[in-house]
Amino acid sequence: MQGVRLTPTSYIVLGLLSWVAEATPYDLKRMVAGSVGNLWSVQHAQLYTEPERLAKAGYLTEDRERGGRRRRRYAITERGRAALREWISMPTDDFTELRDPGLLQLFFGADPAELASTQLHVHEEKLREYEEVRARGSSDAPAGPRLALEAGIGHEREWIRFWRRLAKG
Amino acid sequence: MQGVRLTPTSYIVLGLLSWVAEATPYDLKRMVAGSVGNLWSVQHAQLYTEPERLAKAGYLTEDRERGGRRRRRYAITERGRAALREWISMPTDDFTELRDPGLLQLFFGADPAELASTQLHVHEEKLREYEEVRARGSSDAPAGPRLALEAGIGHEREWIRFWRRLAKG
DNA sequence: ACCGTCATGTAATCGGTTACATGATTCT
DNA sequence: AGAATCATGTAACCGATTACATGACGGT
Repeated sequence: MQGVRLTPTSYIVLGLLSWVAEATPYDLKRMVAGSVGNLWSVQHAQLYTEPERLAKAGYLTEDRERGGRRRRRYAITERGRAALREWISMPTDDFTELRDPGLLQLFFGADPAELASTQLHVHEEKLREYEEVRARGSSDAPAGPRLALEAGIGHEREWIRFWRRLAKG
Repeated sequence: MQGVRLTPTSYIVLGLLSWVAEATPYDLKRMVAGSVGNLWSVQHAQLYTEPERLAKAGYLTEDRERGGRRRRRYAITERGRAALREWISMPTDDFTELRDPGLLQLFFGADPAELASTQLHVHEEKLREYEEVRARGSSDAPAGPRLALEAGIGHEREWIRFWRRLAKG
């Protein structure tokens, strides 16, 4: 029940658990892979440690299976929901830098054309992936993920524009 | 002289030191603030620890002032230059996820219009800042930083497009 | 003189990454 | 039956953030 600092990872766990009755770390891993992971990936090891932290702080309940694998199953508590709601309702004015490794290379003098050709492939591939996700998505999908996906697509397109310009001198 | 893993932070330090004869951590801090920092910021404390690591591994020389502040002055070695060159010449196929806190909130159900209005301000401000940097930049500035700045501007514009659409339902 | 801000640095903490391991399943 | 892959978990390490401190300097 100690106070803990809630990080983006915390909110990802809380957010996912707000959608389902309960989940094991492995369930979380799969959920991340299919959704938020595109925008903010999480190492699987963290999906073991983070819920544990959150449970200790009262945001989740932890329930260990008897027998068999003795999997841990987590469920969100009212306190967890409250924390999630509060975070969501307070629009952040943070934003992330690009922090793109390729761009860093460009910054420090990498050959634009060569770098661009590599990066173009990567981003075109990613764009295709996103568009496929979008195509598969049912129309009754929640708005949040859908909009986030749109953002992802927009930025991939921007990357492609950028690198394409560099590719041809 | 041990082997160390070179991180993006390492390359930022190496890259900056490849531009000047020598620099103190504080010099590095200022250099970062005015250039790469826009794309990949570094905490000032790391500009003390990272050069130390790099020096131990032979990528930099460390030289402590006698008397006065006893500042540490670092300079890149041939080995450091080689490492930098090698990294630059090998186009990475890595890329970064958006990892945008606002987008994460949107994903988990934040009110689009409200969030958008906050985020719009932030990104418009950032764009203005970038454009100012661009305007100030001399035309003989190195290509890398200039191109990286263009990328930054492009993405800020993309963010603005995105949030603007959400701002008005 | 005093205050605020810039300059400069160290230490502790901690989230996140990497590495390591073993149990189940599925496929040939 | 054996190989490969998926499922599931723990432990150690380490880079990065946060917090803490003091010195210099310009302005009122």
